[in-house]
Amino acid sequence: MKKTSLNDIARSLNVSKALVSFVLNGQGNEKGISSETQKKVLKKVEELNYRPNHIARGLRLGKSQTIGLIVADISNKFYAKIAKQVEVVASQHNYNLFFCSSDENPEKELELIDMLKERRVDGIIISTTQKNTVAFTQLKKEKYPFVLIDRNLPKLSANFVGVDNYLGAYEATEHLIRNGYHKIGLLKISPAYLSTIREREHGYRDALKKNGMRVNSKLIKTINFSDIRQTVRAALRELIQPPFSIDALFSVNNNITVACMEYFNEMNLRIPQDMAIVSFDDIDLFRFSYPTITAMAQPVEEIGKVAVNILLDEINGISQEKKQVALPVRLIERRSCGIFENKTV
Amino acid sequence: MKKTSLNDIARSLNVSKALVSFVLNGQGNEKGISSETQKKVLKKVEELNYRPNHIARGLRLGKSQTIGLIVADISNKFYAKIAKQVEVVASQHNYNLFFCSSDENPEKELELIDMLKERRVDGIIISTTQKNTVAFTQLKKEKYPFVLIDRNLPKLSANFVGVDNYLGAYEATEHLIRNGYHKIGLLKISPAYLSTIREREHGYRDALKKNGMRVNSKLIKTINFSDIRQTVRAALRELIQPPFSIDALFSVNNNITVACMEYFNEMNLRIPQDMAIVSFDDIDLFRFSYPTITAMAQPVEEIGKVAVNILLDEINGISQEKKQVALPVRLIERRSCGIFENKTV
DNA sequence: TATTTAGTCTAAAACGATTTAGTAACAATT
DNA sequence: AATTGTTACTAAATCGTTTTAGACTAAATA
Repeated sequence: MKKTSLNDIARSLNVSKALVSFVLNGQGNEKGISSETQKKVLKKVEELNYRPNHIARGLRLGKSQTIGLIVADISNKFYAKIAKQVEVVASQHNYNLFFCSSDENPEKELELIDMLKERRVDGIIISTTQKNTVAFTQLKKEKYPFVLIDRNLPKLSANFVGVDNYLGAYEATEHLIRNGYHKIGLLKISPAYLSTIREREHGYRDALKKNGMRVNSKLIKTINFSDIRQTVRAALRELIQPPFSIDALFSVNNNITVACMEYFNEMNLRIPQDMAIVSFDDIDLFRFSYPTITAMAQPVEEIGKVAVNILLDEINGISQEKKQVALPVRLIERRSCGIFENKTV
Repeated sequence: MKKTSLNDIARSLNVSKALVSFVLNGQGNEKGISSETQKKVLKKVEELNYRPNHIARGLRLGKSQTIGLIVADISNKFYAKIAKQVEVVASQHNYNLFFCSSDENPEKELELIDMLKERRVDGIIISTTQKNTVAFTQLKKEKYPFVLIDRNLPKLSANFVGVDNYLGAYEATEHLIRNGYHKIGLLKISPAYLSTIREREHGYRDALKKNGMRVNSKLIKTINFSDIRQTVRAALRELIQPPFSIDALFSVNNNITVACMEYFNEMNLRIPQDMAIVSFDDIDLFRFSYPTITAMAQPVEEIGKVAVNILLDEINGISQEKKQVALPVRLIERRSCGIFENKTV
């Protein structure tokens, strides 16, 4: 059974499809369609249960009322929350979401971008895992609206919404120092070229230096995204023992932290007595784990919201200039960095 | 700058667009296009950086290569994981995902369904929050392919993929009983008409009865989805005190359980000594919380995968019969229901 | 020589909307 | 009587593909 089209309505009423289109788009009066005819049309539309074909409209208008969202890993609550917010704000503006996860795979990401372009989405929001900027310089050249979230490509100077990773890492590390820890390891994640990771490492290094401590590169380990559990294990095994014997850890994201917790648990390492830990990203788990985990929280909802707004402004030609937004982070102090009266839960 | 179209390619080579279309769709030989011409076309396509317009193709073919996914709450990890799997499997079959969250709002859900229909998605996967079946009877009438996930509408006899909620709840409750708990409360969630909730309550009731215990409806509390924290608080306050004084709790989903943990913590209630708890849904948090939480795990990935497969079979006309799949659940025993050597972490 | 066959390729319709430019009928004005 | 204006509409082009039916040329066959 075919769906009813504009044409069906028009023919069954012996009017033109232009007329039907006008009426349905609320231009009935403006175009001088008599109110009787308008009523007839509306009635027939109801009767035949007509639904406009968004695809046809999209073709004609050269606009799909759709935005594409590519996150690096949807199973990560951090991105899930952003995705939710993006969906909410977009739908408030009558846009729908093509939703994809690159799973931290740069090639898959490129395919997804191509796919979104073929589908003629009106704009793209993306947490990229690309090392170089080619895909995006191309987008810029084509004047395709997009905004990077979470991870920036500084050389590109495109729209970007994220947080101040440097400051966040600096403060997180300094928090450990102030709580009396001396040998502080860093667990970062591959791919290490991501702006977030680089900035966080930078913040960690500077915090040590500014506090008169030496940076020992051997205390910095890279975790493999595709095999977090095992690489965390290997890294910790090494760092915990002499000659390193770290007493604290700055973990660059929530997944790594969770893997650490698992290992510490197994090893019967007491936190924070034997080992302190502070994590970037704040997730529910950190409030309920034993002990609770001190973490640098990012304003996830805000990131999603701001990103959509910037994108829509560009899509609708309201603004052409590229915006770079770094939102503030906030340290949530819990029990993993020393015992104290907890201010925030 | 306009994007290059089939027409542009055709004109610049002085051939017809039909020819270009044939070549690009790999029908060059079949349609007897000389290999020279084919090469010319391919070269020009490269040169002009041509990308097919998916929208136009969709209009012509009456098919969008798109499926719609509506989950009840994307910020819930349970649905996030399903979403991820659906995306993965769909994209393996060259389908992309329109992704939406109804936020447990039945009206929003209806709007989303309408939107997806207007966008002419080829099929819909949905965890419905509808009370009655009208929206779906309509879909059936229109022969619009869809599959319900997680929550069933039994009277509808449509495609469905979920788990055996009755058995899961039965076993969870019985687990508490076997561990020596006597006054077992149930926390269910509104809207209470959802099949999952009804079946879980049913399982809880039967488990009590079969084990010679009386069911006391006063021990069954309904939690408000939109205000979980407060309603959990109120419910627990009542249940913990005389005359009820429950010693164990079966919680119908992960969000409720988390809220309970928060409250127990605050009240300094010891788990499992003062209060045991078993939860439906297994999330990371339950492995790391203190104490760890015993939970009934659902095969989330499997749900997503099976749902997509059933949907695609129907879309592609491979199967017309409606399938009802109830996947098995699995109890993950941890520490929240009594101390024992834990078998599974 | 007329007909068939094979090899290449094309014109045009169709999908379902939007939009531009214009028509037809009638009344009002000069 | 001719012009202008108003009201209520419509024809046809357009967006970018896919697909059907057939055209044209040259070689092969009857």
